[in-house]
Amino acid sequence: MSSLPHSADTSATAATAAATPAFSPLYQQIKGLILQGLQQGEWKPGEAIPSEVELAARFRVSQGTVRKAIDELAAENLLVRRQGKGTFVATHAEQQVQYRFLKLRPDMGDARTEGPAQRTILDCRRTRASAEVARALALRSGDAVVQARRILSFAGTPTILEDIWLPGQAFKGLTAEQLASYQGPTYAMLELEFGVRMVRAEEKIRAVLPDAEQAELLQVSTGTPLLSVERISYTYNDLPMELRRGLYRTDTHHYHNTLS
Amino acid sequence: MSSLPHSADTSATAATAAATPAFSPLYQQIKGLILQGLQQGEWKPGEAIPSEVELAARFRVSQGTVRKAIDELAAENLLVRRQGKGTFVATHAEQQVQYRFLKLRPDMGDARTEGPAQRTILDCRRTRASAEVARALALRSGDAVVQARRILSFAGTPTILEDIWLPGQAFKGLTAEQLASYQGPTYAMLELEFGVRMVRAEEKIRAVLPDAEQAELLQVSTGTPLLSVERISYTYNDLPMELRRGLYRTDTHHYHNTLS
DNA sequence: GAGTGGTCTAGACCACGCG
DNA sequence: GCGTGGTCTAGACCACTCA
Repeated sequence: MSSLPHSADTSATAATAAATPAFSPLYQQIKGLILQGLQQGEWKPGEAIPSEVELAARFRVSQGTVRKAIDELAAENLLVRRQGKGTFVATHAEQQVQYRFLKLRPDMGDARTEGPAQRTILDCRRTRASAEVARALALRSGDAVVQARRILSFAGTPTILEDIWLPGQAFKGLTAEQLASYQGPTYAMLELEFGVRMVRAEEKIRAVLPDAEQAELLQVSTGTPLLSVERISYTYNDLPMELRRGLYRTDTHHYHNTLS
Repeated sequence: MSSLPHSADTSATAATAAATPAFSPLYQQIKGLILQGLQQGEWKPGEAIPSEVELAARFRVSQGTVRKAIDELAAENLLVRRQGKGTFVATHAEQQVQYRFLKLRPDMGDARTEGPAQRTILDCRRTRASAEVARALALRSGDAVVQARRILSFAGTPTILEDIWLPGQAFKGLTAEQLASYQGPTYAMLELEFGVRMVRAEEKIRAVLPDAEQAELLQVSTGTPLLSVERISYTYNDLPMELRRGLYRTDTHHYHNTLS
């Protein structure tokens, strides 16, 4: 390694290379190398990566170039810089912002003073992917998946009903106990227990009415409109690793979003 | 001007300055100065700002420092860099991404192949702010506001019903004709006609049932769940300049969001 | 005080757009 | 061919953390 040519080099994988000159700046290549280290678990969530000067020496580039690569990874929430201490692999645990992917907020009050939600696991079993689930997770119909259903309650009020599907291969041995007992975000548990870090997610939101079962679980009438939130979460290589379908009560909470 | 001390200087406004040392890097001060130019209309939306070397000379700093300031403003979507051409003031018009703040997408099909929405203005009048509207727009109850109601239809299907409130002072003379006749995003029209640029917005989303009037306007039954989207849009100084309450049909569309 | 990230500079060269 | 933004370097110094 460490023979980084300063010329553009797009020999990343087997050549599907078309006629694109594909100039790629050095710092992008460095970024790719760091990303590779993250994917391969060279540095684990919460740990520090080598210092800028160290990486600069390893890759035979200037510190400024490493800096720009890290800047972008930090902007994408893959790394976290802490002045005087170092640069750390981002994690869903011990992050000041708990529940990074949950955009539901209480209508009043100081955001998260309400404390963490109470979780009730209703179901957790291994099964086979339906066509729909398979498509979302880039699997084949019939592939093994872990399916779970749970309720999140705030101040004793059931507020979120979630169905979760995870690819069975990556999450062998996931149990209802693990889902129930872990304190903190589920994504943190998946990092710790299975080494799978969710990096990004996409949500599709609709307004729906619950069926009888859903209504009962959320303790609302079947005429109560609810938010349907379908989330697909991705790990490092835009690889989908979770399908989650949530029903949110919005009588005391709302989905908050910032546009810019 | 142009006496930029290299030492930290937080004398921005009247001193509420507490005991904070408040070190402020040079590039942040430059960023503030550029922002000031944007607010004061020194460069208008769509226009180019001076080149990096020119700004560096004006502010007596190195090009790299100006660069970092511009980088941040570009990341905040206030400026747009175009290699070989210059750096431009961002605008809601002529931006490849029309409807930057509208997150509703058709369930199938190529995103915006459906073309722009048909607009129907139902109402547009000057009135006085209710307590609620006043709070959202940082006005006093009874202050003048412009209120409008309109319907957006896609492929002939009424899909969005919007009520819009704008501070009357900044939008004197806004007419229903202007709202109806302008091709393209309303925000682009507000930029052109009133020099007010919306920079950022916050949305609160709920699931609701329409009342009889709303249902009729959207051609759905009163039992059809709809997305309620309350948006407050801000101009440069985190100054709220628009309150918008939308009802979205989600039978053929969904609200799309990316988490990271 | 040593080590880390953060700022600032000055200069060289490259890619892009346009006349 | 010129001007623009984009990359890369090397070095100095500053702010923060921790032992």
